[in-house]
Amino acid sequence: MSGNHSEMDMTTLSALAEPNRMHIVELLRDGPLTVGEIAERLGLRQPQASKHLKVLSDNGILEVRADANRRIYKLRSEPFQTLDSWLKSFRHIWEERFDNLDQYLRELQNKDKS
Amino acid sequence: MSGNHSEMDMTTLSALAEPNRMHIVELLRDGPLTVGEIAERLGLRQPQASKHLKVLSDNGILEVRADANRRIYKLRSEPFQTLDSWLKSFRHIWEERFDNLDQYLRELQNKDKS
DNA sequence: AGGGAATATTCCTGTAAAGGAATATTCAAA
DNA sequence: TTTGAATATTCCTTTACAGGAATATTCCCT
Repeated sequence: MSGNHSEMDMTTLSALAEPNRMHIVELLRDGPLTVGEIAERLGLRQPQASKHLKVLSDNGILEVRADANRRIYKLRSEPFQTLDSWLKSFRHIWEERFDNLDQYLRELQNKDKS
Repeated sequence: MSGNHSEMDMTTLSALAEPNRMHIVELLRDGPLTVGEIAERLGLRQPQASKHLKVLSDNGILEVRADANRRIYKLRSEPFQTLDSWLKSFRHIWEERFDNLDQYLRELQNKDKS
Protein backbone atom coordinates (compact mmCIF):
# COMPACT_ATOMS: atom_id res chain seq x y z
CA MET A 1 0.00 0.00 0.00
CA SER A 2 1.61 3.20 -1.21
CA GLY A 3 1.14 6.93 -1.85
CA ASN A 4 -2.52 7.22 -1.19
CA HIS A 5 -3.56 10.53 -2.71
CA SER A 6 -7.15 11.60 -2.84
CA GLU A 7 -8.80 10.29 -5.94
CA MET A 8 -9.74 12.98 -8.41
CA ASP A 9 -12.55 11.94 -10.66
CA MET A 10 -11.87 12.92 -14.25
CA THR A 11 -15.52 13.05 -15.11
CA THR A 12 -16.03 15.82 -12.61
CA LEU A 13 -13.49 17.87 -14.49
CA SER A 14 -14.84 17.12 -17.93
CA ALA A 15 -18.27 18.05 -16.71
CA LEU A 16 -16.95 21.41 -15.57
CA ALA A 17 -14.77 21.89 -18.62
CA GLU A 18 -17.61 23.10 -20.74
CA PRO A 19 -18.35 26.82 -20.75
CA ASN A 20 -22.09 26.62 -20.27
CA ARG A 21 -21.82 24.11 -17.48
CA MET A 22 -19.14 26.17 -15.80
CA HIS A 23 -21.50 29.13 -15.98
CA ILE A 24 -24.31 27.11 -14.52
CA VAL A 25 -22.13 26.07 -11.62
CA GLU A 26 -21.04 29.64 -10.99
CA LEU A 27 -24.64 30.76 -11.14
CA LEU A 28 -25.68 28.19 -8.57
CA ARG A 29 -22.93 29.33 -6.29
CA ASP A 30 -25.35 32.01 -5.15
CA GLY A 31 -28.14 29.57 -4.43
CA PRO A 32 -30.52 27.07 -6.00
CA LEU A 33 -32.33 27.88 -9.20
CA THR A 34 -34.99 26.58 -11.50
CA VAL A 35 -34.27 25.24 -14.96
CA GLY A 36 -36.12 28.13 -16.49
CA GLU A 37 -34.21 30.71 -14.52
CA ILE A 38 -30.91 29.13 -15.41
CA ALA A 39 -31.77 29.00 -19.07
CA GLU A 40 -32.90 32.59 -19.03
CA ARG A 41 -29.91 34.03 -17.24
CA LEU A 42 -27.50 32.16 -19.45
CA GLY A 43 -29.29 32.82 -22.70
CA LEU A 44 -29.75 29.13 -23.31
CA ARG A 45 -32.71 27.37 -24.80
CA GLN A 46 -34.46 25.21 -22.29
CA PRO A 47 -33.52 21.86 -23.86
CA GLN A 48 -29.83 22.71 -23.82
CA ALA A 49 -30.08 23.84 -20.24
CA SER A 50 -31.78 20.59 -19.29
CA LYS A 51 -29.11 18.57 -21.04
CA HIS A 52 -26.28 20.34 -19.30
CA LEU A 53 -28.05 20.03 -16.00
CA LYS A 54 -28.39 16.33 -16.59
CA VAL A 55 -24.68 15.97 -17.18
CA LEU A 56 -23.92 17.91 -14.03
CA SER A 57 -26.38 15.85 -12.02
CA ASP A 58 -25.13 12.55 -13.38
CA ASN A 59 -21.68 13.54 -12.21
CA GLY A 60 -22.89 14.37 -8.76
CA ILE A 61 -22.16 18.03 -9.10
CA LEU A 62 -25.77 19.06 -8.75
CA GLU A 63 -28.80 17.66 -7.06
CA VAL A 64 -32.43 18.18 -7.94
CA ARG A 65 -35.51 18.75 -5.93
CA ALA A 66 -38.88 18.51 -7.55
CA ASP A 67 -41.40 21.22 -6.81
CA ALA A 68 -44.47 20.28 -8.80
CA ASN A 69 -43.83 21.37 -12.32
CA ARG A 70 -40.37 22.67 -11.66
CA ARG A 71 -37.01 21.23 -10.85
CA ILE A 72 -34.80 23.12 -8.51
CA TYR A 73 -31.10 22.50 -8.97
CA LYS A 74 -28.47 23.20 -6.40
CA LEU A 75 -24.80 22.49 -5.91
CA ARG A 76 -23.59 19.46 -4.05
CA SER A 77 -20.56 20.00 -1.90
CA GLU A 78 -18.89 16.63 -2.21
CA PRO A 79 -17.20 17.06 -5.62
CA PHE A 80 -15.84 20.41 -4.55
CA GLN A 81 -14.45 18.97 -1.37
CA THR A 82 -12.85 16.19 -3.36
CA LEU A 83 -11.36 18.65 -5.78
CA ASP A 84 -10.09 20.68 -2.87
CA SER A 85 -8.33 17.80 -1.22
CA TRP A 86 -6.86 16.72 -4.55
CA LEU A 87 -5.50 20.21 -4.96
CA LYS A 88 -3.90 20.02 -1.56
CA SER A 89 -1.54 17.38 -2.87
CA PHE A 90 -0.12 20.04 -5.16
CA ARG A 91 0.37 22.78 -2.63
CA HIS A 92 4.00 21.87 -2.08
CA ILE A 93 4.67 23.07 -5.59
CA TRP A 94 4.26 26.69 -4.77
CA GLU A 95 5.84 26.37 -1.42
CA GLU A 96 9.19 26.08 -3.18
CA ARG A 97 11.79 23.49 -2.08
CA PHE A 98 10.37 21.66 -5.10
CA ASP A 99 12.23 23.27 -7.91
CA ASN A 100 15.56 21.51 -7.55
CA LEU A 101 15.80 20.96 -11.25
CA ASP A 102 19.56 21.06 -11.11
CA GLN A 103 19.69 18.08 -8.81
CA TYR A 104 17.47 16.20 -11.20
CA LEU A 105 19.83 17.03 -14.01
CA ARG A 106 22.71 15.57 -12.05
CA GLU A 107 20.72 12.40 -11.51
CA LEU A 108 20.11 12.17 -15.21
CA GLN A 109 23.81 12.42 -15.93
CA ASN A 110 24.54 9.61 -13.52
CA LYS A 111 22.02 7.32 -15.14
CA ASP A 112 23.76 7.93 -18.42
CA LYS A 113 26.72 6.00 -17.11
CA SER A 114 24.79 2.77 -17.09
CA MET B 1 -17.42 46.88 -10.32
CA SER B 2 -19.13 43.86 -8.92
CA GLY B 3 -18.70 40.34 -7.58
CA ASN B 4 -15.11 39.86 -8.58
CA HIS B 5 -14.47 36.16 -8.32
CA SER B 6 -11.20 34.69 -9.42
CA GLU B 7 -11.38 33.81 -13.07
CA MET B 8 -11.28 30.10 -13.67
CA ASP B 9 -9.95 29.25 -17.07
CA MET B 10 -11.97 26.53 -18.73
CA THR B 11 -9.07 25.42 -20.86
CA THR B 12 -7.14 24.49 -17.75
CA LEU B 13 -9.92 22.14 -16.80
CA SER B 14 -10.34 20.61 -20.25
CA ALA B 15 -6.61 20.03 -20.36
CA LEU B 16 -6.81 18.14 -17.09
CA ALA B 17 -10.01 16.36 -18.00
CA GLU B 18 -8.24 13.76 -20.04
CA PRO B 19 -7.04 10.62 -18.26
CA ASN B 20 -3.55 10.50 -19.69
CA ARG B 21 -2.93 14.16 -19.04
CA MET B 22 -4.26 13.83 -15.55
CA HIS B 23 -1.83 10.98 -15.00
CA ILE B 24 1.02 13.02 -16.35
CA VAL B 25 0.21 15.82 -13.96
CA GLU B 26 0.04 13.44 -11.04
CA LEU B 27 3.32 11.91 -12.07
CA LEU B 28 5.00 15.28 -12.18
CA ARG B 29 3.72 16.05 -8.73
CA ASP B 30 6.75 14.17 -7.46
CA GLY B 31 9.19 16.14 -9.56
CA PRO B 32 10.25 16.96 -13.11
CA LEU B 33 10.56 14.21 -15.70
CA THR B 34 11.72 13.57 -19.21
CA VAL B 35 9.38 12.80 -22.08
CA GLY B 36 10.76 9.31 -22.31
CA GLU B 37 10.31 8.62 -18.64
CA ILE B 38 6.76 9.90 -18.72
CA ALA B 39 5.90 7.80 -21.74
CA GLU B 40 7.42 4.72 -20.17
CA ARG B 41 5.76 5.03 -16.79
CA LEU B 42 2.39 5.66 -18.35
CA GLY B 43 2.65 3.02 -21.03
CA LEU B 44 2.24 5.61 -23.74
CA ARG B 45 3.97 5.75 -27.07
CA GLN B 46 6.31 8.63 -27.30
CA PRO B 47 4.32 10.62 -29.89
CA GLN B 48 1.19 10.52 -27.77
CA ALA B 49 3.14 11.58 -24.74
CA SER B 50 4.58 14.51 -26.65
CA LYS B 51 1.16 15.56 -27.86
CA HIS B 52 -0.32 15.52 -24.40
CA LEU B 53 2.66 17.37 -23.03
CA LYS B 54 2.18 20.00 -25.67
CA VAL B 55 -1.43 20.51 -24.69
CA LEU B 56 -0.44 20.83 -21.05
CA SER B 57 2.32 23.28 -21.88
CA ASP B 58 0.13 25.36 -24.16
CA ASN B 59 -2.27 25.71 -21.29
CA GLY B 60 0.42 26.85 -18.92
CA ILE B 61 0.16 23.78 -16.76
CA LEU B 62 3.68 22.61 -17.52
CA GLU B 63 6.91 24.24 -18.46
CA VAL B 64 9.82 22.77 -20.36
CA ARG B 65 13.50 22.99 -19.99
CA ALA B 66 15.79 21.75 -22.70
CA ASP B 67 18.75 19.61 -21.77
CA ALA B 68 20.47 18.79 -25.03
CA ASN B 69 18.49 16.02 -26.58
CA ARG B 70 15.90 15.84 -23.87
CA ARG B 71 13.04 17.95 -22.67
CA ILE B 72 12.38 18.09 -18.98
CA TYR B 73 8.81 18.88 -18.06
CA LYS B 74 7.69 20.17 -14.70
CA LEU B 75 4.56 21.57 -13.15
CA ARG B 76 3.86 25.25 -13.06
CA SER B 77 2.20 26.48 -9.92
CA GLU B 78 0.09 29.27 -11.32
CA PRO B 79 -2.84 27.26 -12.71
CA PHE B 80 -3.10 25.33 -9.47
CA GLN B 81 -3.14 28.49 -7.45
CA THR B 82 -5.84 29.86 -9.72
CA LEU B 83 -7.87 26.72 -9.36
CA ASP B 84 -7.43 26.89 -5.63
CA SER B 85 -8.68 30.43 -5.32
CA TRP B 86 -11.58 29.64 -7.62
CA LEU B 87 -12.48 26.78 -5.35
CA LYS B 88 -12.46 29.09 -2.38
CA SER B 89 -15.51 30.82 -3.74
CA PHE B 90 -17.37 27.57 -3.23
CA ARG B 91 -16.29 26.84 0.29
CA HIS B 92 -19.40 28.42 1.76
CA ILE B 93 -21.36 25.57 0.27
CA TRP B 94 -20.13 23.02 2.71
CA GLU B 95 -20.10 25.40 5.59
CA GLU B 96 -23.88 25.12 5.70
CA ARG B 97 -26.08 28.21 6.08
CA PHE B 98 -26.42 27.77 2.32
CA ASP B 99 -29.07 25.18 2.08
CA ASN B 100 -32.10 27.31 2.77
CA LEU B 101 -34.04 25.68 -0.02
CA ASP B 102 -37.27 26.23 1.81
CA GLN B 103 -36.82 29.96 1.77
CA TYR B 104 -36.19 29.77 -1.94
CA LEU B 105 -39.39 27.84 -2.37
CA ARG B 106 -41.31 30.55 -0.57
CA GLU B 107 -39.80 33.15 -2.86
CA LEU B 108 -40.94 31.11 -5.83
CA GLN B 109 -44.48 31.01 -4.53
CA ASN B 110 -44.53 34.75 -4.13
CA LYS B 111 -43.36 35.33 -7.68
CA ASP B 112 -46.26 33.21 -8.83
CA LYS B 113 -48.61 35.90 -7.71
CA SER B 114 -47.37 38.31 -10.35
C1' DA C 1 -61.07 15.51 -18.74
C1' DG C 2 -58.53 19.19 -21.11
C1' DG C 3 -55.20 22.93 -21.65
C1' DG C 4 -51.10 25.07 -20.85
C1' DA C 5 -46.66 25.59 -18.06
C1' DA C 6 -42.20 23.64 -17.00
C1' DT C 7 -39.03 20.27 -18.04
C1' DA C 8 -37.02 16.08 -20.24
C1' DT C 9 -35.86 13.28 -24.24
C1' DT C 10 -34.92 12.01 -28.94
C1' DC C 11 -32.94 12.34 -33.43
C1' DC C 12 -29.91 14.50 -36.43
C1' DT C 13 -25.72 16.84 -37.86
C1' DG C 14 -21.25 19.01 -37.49
C1' DT C 15 -16.98 19.35 -35.27
C1' DA C 16 -13.13 18.89 -32.11
C1' DA C 17 -9.98 15.89 -30.39
C1' DA C 18 -7.57 11.42 -29.35
C1' DG C 19 -4.98 7.48 -31.12
C1' DG C 20 -2.02 5.13 -34.75
C1' DA C 21 1.62 5.18 -37.85
C1' DA C 22 4.98 7.38 -40.28
C1' DT C 23 8.20 10.99 -40.65
C1' DA C 24 10.75 15.20 -39.46
C1' DT C 25 13.90 17.53 -36.29
C1' DT C 26 17.59 18.18 -33.07
C1' DC C 27 21.43 16.92 -30.65
C1' DA C 28 25.77 14.39 -29.01
C1' DA C 29 29.43 11.50 -29.95
C1' DA C 30 32.65 8.97 -32.63
C1' DT D 1 29.64 13.98 -41.38
C1' DT D 2 27.28 9.94 -40.38
C1' DT D 3 24.78 7.37 -36.79
C1' DG D 4 21.59 6.80 -33.24
C1' DA D 5 18.87 8.62 -29.36
C1' DA D 6 15.29 11.74 -27.84
C1' DT D 7 11.56 14.42 -29.12
C1' DA D 8 8.21 16.84 -32.17
C1' DT D 9 5.01 17.02 -36.03
C1' DT D 10 1.94 15.54 -39.67
C1' DC D 11 -1.76 13.00 -41.71
C1' DC D 12 -5.46 9.97 -41.27
C1' DT D 13 -9.43 7.82 -39.11
C1' DT D 14 -12.67 7.25 -35.55
C1' DT D 15 -15.43 8.68 -31.87
C1' DA D 16 -17.60 11.71 -28.34
C1' DC D 17 -20.25 15.40 -27.73
C1' DA D 18 -22.60 20.02 -28.23
C1' DG D 19 -26.27 22.44 -30.61
C1' DG D 20 -30.82 22.66 -33.15
C1' DA D 21 -35.41 21.39 -33.70
C1' DA D 22 -39.11 18.68 -32.67
C1' DT D 23 -41.59 15.98 -29.49
C1' DA D 24 -42.67 13.59 -25.15
C1' DT D 25 -43.71 13.91 -20.25
C1' DT D 26 -45.41 15.66 -16.00
C1' DC D 27 -47.96 18.58 -13.35
C1' DC D 28 -51.38 22.16 -11.87
C1' DC D 29 -55.60 24.40 -12.67
C1' DT D 30 -60.35 24.96 -14.07
